[in-house]
Amino acid sequence: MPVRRDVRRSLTAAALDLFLAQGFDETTVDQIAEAAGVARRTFFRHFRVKEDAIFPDHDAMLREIVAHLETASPLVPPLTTITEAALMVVDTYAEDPETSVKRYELTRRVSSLREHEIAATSRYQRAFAAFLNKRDGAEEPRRLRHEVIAAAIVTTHNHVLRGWLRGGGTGDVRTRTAEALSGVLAGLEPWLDDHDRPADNQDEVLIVVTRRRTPLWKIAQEIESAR
Amino acid sequence: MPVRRDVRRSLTAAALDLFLAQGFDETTVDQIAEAAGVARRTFFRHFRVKEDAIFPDHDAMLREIVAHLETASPLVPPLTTITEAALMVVDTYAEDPETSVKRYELTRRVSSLREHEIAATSRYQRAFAAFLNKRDGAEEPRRLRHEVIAAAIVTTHNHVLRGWLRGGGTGDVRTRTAEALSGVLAGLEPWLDDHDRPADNQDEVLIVVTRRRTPLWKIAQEIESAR
DNA sequence: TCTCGGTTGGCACTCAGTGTCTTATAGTGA
DNA sequence: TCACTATAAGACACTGAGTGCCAACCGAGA
Repeated sequence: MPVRRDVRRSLTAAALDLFLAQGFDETTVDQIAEAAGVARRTFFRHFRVKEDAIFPDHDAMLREIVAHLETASPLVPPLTTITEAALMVVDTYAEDPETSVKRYELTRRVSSLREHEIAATSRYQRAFAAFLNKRDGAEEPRRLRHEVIAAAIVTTHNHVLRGWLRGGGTGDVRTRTAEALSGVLAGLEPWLDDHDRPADNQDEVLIVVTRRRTPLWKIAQEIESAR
Repeated sequence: MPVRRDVRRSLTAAALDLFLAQGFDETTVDQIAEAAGVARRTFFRHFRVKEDAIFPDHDAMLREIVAHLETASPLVPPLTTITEAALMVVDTYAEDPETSVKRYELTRRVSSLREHEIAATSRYQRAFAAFLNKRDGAEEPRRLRHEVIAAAIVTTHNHVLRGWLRGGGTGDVRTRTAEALSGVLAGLEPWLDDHDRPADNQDEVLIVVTRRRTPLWKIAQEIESAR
């Protein structure tokens, strides 16, 4: 009988095996629970819906991502922070390539799993756009561009990840993703920045007086709070 | 008792009213069927799942979109064709603003409806990317860019549409969407085109001989088939 | 040994979605 | 006008996902 804390893990393993062996729709939660040596009711204590069983914990991941965005230094360019966040997601897939590939095979075939995953990635996208709005302003011309940038990042991330999974999960996804992201963002950044800087208070001057050895982050805070 | 052909319409109306009045989860398919004066089984002959009841027919719309892409003249720039397709979608929303606004209110509140809609829009996105691959090549640097462009178009479309719906569905969405799309695409098109034209057969020459009065589309076919 | 908080099991219940057979209806041709 | 046919609708039973509720269990501490 499995130890308490491993119930979730064994449920995931059982679900993945059964789904691959006999199909998603053809597998009942009863069967998964039985294979994991657990009651049916217990399954639904660990997963909201049947689809959740095989995915990495997207809820927890999203919380980590949001935390990363919220605690990011204002000295780091926002697109860098988002890139870091995207790489965090990649890393969780890269942790266990074999499982990731199996999961990919399933999501390719089962539409309800596919939709489930699309919904998950769209939540990352929302978080990224919201972060850009907070950092660079949410006035209307920018707002749209921030959404487009967020979509571009998520799309790029997914594109590289899918390629890696299709290839059996070999090679360095992290580096590949980082390169693809920097390529795309290099192309999009000028478009984001150049065309619509709000001309409102361009001629306002901000003067910061500080001691010579004040740490940079403190000066940044000063500037941040002054506008 | 409603005439046969209006069953679908009356089911949609009943579903929308009931969902708004007492909530999505709190409404059973039995209630919807009863309100529409129809048997429960009939509901599932018109809609695959409960969520489908309030959406415009995304399946039919997607088929129209795909048909539009497939029958588009190769003389028209692909991004123009996709823009037209996106505007077709907007038009269906603009046809009945009141219903569209109600639907939006619901999707804002009910997560399963939200996910359903996200899945639908992602299918459009796939279709757009596939179309770009077919028209402009699917070799790897481009492939990613096509996906990003498709994501940008869908994101822009959704952004304008959501704004219109939030504003109660007044004003000309079509024009607003067209303007936003042309703005975004103007920014992205150079990035798409300039950086990665395959240098392979740049110096190959194609000579087309034809009669003076041959219609343009025939010449285009000629050129298309010659490479 | 008792108790307390958290995890699991067991059970009953609702309701979404499907398969299947029967019935009604609209359209078509004679 | 009538019979015929394809298609839409009804009736009914059945599976399985997801939930609510209560009892049993387990480990930790007093």
